[in-house]
Amino acid sequence: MIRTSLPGSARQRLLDSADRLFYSQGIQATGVDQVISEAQVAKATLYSNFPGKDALVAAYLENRLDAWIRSARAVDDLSLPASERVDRLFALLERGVRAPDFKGCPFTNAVVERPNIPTVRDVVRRYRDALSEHISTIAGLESSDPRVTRLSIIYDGALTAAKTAQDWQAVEEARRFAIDVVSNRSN
Amino acid sequence: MIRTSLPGSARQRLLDSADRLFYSQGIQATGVDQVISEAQVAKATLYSNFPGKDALVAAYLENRLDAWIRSARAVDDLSLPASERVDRLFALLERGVRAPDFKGCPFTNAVVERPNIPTVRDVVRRYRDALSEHISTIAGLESSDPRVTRLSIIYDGALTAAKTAQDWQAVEEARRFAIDVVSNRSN
DNA sequence: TCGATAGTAGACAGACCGTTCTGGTAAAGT
DNA sequence: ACTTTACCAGAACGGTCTGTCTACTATCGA
Repeated sequence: MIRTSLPGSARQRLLDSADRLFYSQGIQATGVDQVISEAQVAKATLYSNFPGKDALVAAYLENRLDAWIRSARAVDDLSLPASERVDRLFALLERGVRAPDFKGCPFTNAVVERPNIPTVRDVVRRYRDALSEHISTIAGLESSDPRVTRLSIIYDGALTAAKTAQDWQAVEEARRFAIDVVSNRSN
Repeated sequence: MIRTSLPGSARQRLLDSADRLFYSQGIQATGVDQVISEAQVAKATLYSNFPGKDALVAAYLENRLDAWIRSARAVDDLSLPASERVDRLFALLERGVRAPDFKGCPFTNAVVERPNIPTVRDVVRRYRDALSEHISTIAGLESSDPRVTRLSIIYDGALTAAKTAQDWQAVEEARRFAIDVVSNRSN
């Protein structure tokens, strides 16, 4: 079935190329020709694996959501106190925004680039639910606790500062801020 | 010089159309043909007033920056205590995100849609400086005070929640959050 | 009166877009 | 042996995009 010695199936190579190109260049700025060329896949193969570009975008976001949940859980440690667990999440965020290929939150970017695609909005909604749920878990708070909302706001705000102004100092401050919130400390 | 009874000069009508269309539909999704058609202006007039679409985008953002500063100052009142002045800024934000035509922060959106245009990045940087400066003014804080950064983070986070999830409850919480920060109150 | 100026409508060029289609090849299943 | 499946390269299609160009018109200042 596999003819060449290329890594992964054609579908997987498409997903890999889509992930890199959609994230680094943006969705609109990336044409399907570039995706298939980088994946070394024929155009017909793309359209036999996905109904169209929008479905590839949705799959790209699904994979980003899975990856986010996995990495958030990977840095977590159940045995630590809440403030430490929150600190680790924000340390992960800090590493992310400092990475040389950081281009902002893929979900926020996708909503801006493709606001009217239902599947996009759907994945983004699930990402936000996952973020809220993860925060309430590691912070040891009821999901209805306003501090969960506050921590999410800090997380989003730090991402915006990093994306729009490369403001890493703001991300560091967000980390301390989050600790203060979860520790009920004064500002 | 003015031939028709249309409101404003051709240049002004272009800016008005650009403002509405770029913001409501997005920059990439809005073609110059649509802008000139709505402005009832000939294509050559667009290109005699602006070097190209990118310059029109930059002018659109400049106007948005002016408008933001004006409205932020309009709701401000020097005689009020800091917490009240911050509350008013976040009340303004709350009204903004609840408006039926809210589509997110125009500057954040522009950075996502056109990351590589220097003039865009420049206006966005000035917007962020203006936000910081305004916050430090109304909160009565030194611009180096970490609470200025924290309030900016809350402002950005609320905008993200509103844009990506229509989460107005988060914007309300952001408002209370900001008051707590500026009042040195515990969370 | 006579340019200069600022505007009009619309055709056009050249590039890029997502998508479909043609025709062929290699491997796996039966 | 034969059919099906998965893939390949690339042409073709219809559409959209920015930006340029032609040709014409109305108004103003000198």
